[in-house]
Amino acid sequence: MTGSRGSVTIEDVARHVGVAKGTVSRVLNNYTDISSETRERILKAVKELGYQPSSTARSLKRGRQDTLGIVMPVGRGRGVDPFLSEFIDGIARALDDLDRDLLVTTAHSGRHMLETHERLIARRKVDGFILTRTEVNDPRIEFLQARRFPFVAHGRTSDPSTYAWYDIDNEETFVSGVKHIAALGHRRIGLVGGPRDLNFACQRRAGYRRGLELCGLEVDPALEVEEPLTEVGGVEGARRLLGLHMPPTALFCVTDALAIGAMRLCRDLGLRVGEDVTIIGYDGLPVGAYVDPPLTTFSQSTQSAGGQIARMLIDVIEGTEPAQRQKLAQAELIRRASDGPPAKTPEELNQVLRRSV
Amino acid sequence: MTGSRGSVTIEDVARHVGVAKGTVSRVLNNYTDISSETRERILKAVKELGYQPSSTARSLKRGRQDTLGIVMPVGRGRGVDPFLSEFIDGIARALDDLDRDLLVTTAHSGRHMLETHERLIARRKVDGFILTRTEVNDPRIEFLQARRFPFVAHGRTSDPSTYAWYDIDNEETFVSGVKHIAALGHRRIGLVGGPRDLNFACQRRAGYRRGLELCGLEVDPALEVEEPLTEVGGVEGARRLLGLHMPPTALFCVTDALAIGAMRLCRDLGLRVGEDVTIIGYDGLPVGAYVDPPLTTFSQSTQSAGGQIARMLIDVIEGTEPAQRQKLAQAELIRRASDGPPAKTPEELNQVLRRSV
DNA sequence: TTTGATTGGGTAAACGGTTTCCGACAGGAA
DNA sequence: TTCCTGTCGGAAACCGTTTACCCAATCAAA
Repeated sequence: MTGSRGSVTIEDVARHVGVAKGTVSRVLNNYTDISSETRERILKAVKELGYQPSSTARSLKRGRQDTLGIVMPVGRGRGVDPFLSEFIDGIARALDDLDRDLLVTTAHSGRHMLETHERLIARRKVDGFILTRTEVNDPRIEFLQARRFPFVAHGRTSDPSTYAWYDIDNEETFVSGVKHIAALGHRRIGLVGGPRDLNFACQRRAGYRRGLELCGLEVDPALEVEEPLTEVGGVEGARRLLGLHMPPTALFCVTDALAIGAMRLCRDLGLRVGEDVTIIGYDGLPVGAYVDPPLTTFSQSTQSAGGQIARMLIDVIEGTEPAQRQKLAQAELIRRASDGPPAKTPEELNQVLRRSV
Repeated sequence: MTGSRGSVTIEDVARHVGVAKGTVSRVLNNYTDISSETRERILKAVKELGYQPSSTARSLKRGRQDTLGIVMPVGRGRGVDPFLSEFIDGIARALDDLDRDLLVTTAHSGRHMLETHERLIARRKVDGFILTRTEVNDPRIEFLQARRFPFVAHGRTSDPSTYAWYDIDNEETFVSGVKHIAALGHRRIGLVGGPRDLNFACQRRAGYRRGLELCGLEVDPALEVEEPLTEVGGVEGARRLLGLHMPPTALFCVTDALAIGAMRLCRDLGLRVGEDVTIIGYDGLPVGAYVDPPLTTFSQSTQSAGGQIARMLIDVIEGTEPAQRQKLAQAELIRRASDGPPAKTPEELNQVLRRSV
């Protein structure tokens, strides 16, 4: 009743019904040239025996794995993006419907990342990749394009015309964020930015600048800092900006982690966030609603992004022209309590800080 | 130079060298009966052609996938454990060394979870499973044991004697936590617990009770609440406990998310956390250091847990008796600023709250 | 020189599916 | 009856490995 390894094979089913295994295969793959009588008998046997085709054997013959790959960048010591849980959840849900699976790996350096992709391709473990944390000039994209291997990027590079991607309209979002802050009455708005090699950090900075121009405010490079995307980076960035003789009254942070760090510093300096200093983040992390005061932020649904990207990737694998699968999504403002009209002018802020430091 | 599908096969290598493909295979699998001269020539060709064996074909023949599976439980709408990112990171790093991969899926219900395991087994996509969020009576464990399919559980069930697991010594940790709080001078200590079907929640409650007894404090069921493991649950649990006529002066929360919610409620009620009310969490979430005041918590290295579990699972797959692979790890207290001697007696606390509500 | 053991490596059968090719049979038209 | 067409399903090749089995050559011992 079972194959040599203990599981039911197509051969078992065929013998049980008294047909050739090719016939069973045809039924299972919905070929039309099988009489409905035979079809019924086979389906019944399949159910009875609990037969499920071996995906390994099927893959070997078809040359397709029905598996997608994602290689997550991880920092030296600690540090995976917390957003990845949700992202993976979105992908996995979509794949569950599409009857495919997801292979997850990590890589701790750019080099390791490329090697990992190469290994997974050579060993034929996956049919395509999902790329996260896209860099301005991303070697993975060059690599995969050269190999003609399917992929979808979460976030664009400097030249996004030739491949498939899903991205948030970072620039537009930051334009609208600056407009929002300016409308509250702020005149000096600081940017706590991220590393220049991450493309979204650049897009957000560009949006920040364009927003200032549209509001008729001066673009002052002194009001822009770049920090690693952690809470510590937020503390550091806020410290540098508030230490200026004309400090900003609002800090626009490119991620929530940065914003949470910046809030921490303000508390330590005795400043009231949302009154003395406005702080806005970006990510919509759930925890943002529970810090003090609750953080105003921009949010994208990471989960839905994951699902959409998975679908796009499958299209590309099945032959759709990659450039046909590009999507720009909008983030929306979640207004909580860390923003408000400036209670102090930059000069007053400076005086207070001078006293407290 | 390449097989019909564009990638280099063992046949290509064999032809290039002028030997049979069996010979190439033997070299690659470190058989000893090949002359070193032939071996060299083959290895050289392998390198030149960039040959990597197809894991699909290899799996088919060997009956082994070199792939581990993990099915993450996810809530209805939103909500994966944020700790899963780190956990997966730990697993992936270990597997990278061991030349294996990780398949990740999600399941949104108990039923779906079982079906998913069954599908992955029947389709022969993985060699073993890592189970997370173990329940007191976990159907997955029964299921996998009946199928004789390898797995390692992260967390124990009520009867942990017959399978492989890795767990934190939850009970002992909570005993020591209660001792710590009592030593600060607290006499009424509340527990913000989790759902009863999660085993770690039960273990932590047991530790909480034993700790009270050891300190000579009364065990009062009114001081125990059970909430979903989210920030909202924390708000709710704290509200119920602080609403008692003899409210606790300390809240011991079974997770950091609960603790963060509880802190939020205290702030809203005008209570100073760490003075009027002591709050301690458990998980060591990075964000805990950035809430106000920084959260005192117990921590386990999730990443290291992932790595160890991966290794245990591989041992079990390779034939080690599961009961031989069981490990109890200790969590350690990370003292920050949300705990301290009680500034108010329960009576005073009650009066203040009566006024404010 | 014959024998027996050893070494090196070729041959071919699996592994469990999919798919191509082809033959048997039935039914309808001539 | 003969021929043609269409339907159904069997046989076998194939996907890329691993491995059991076998044979040839070499060499030491008898």
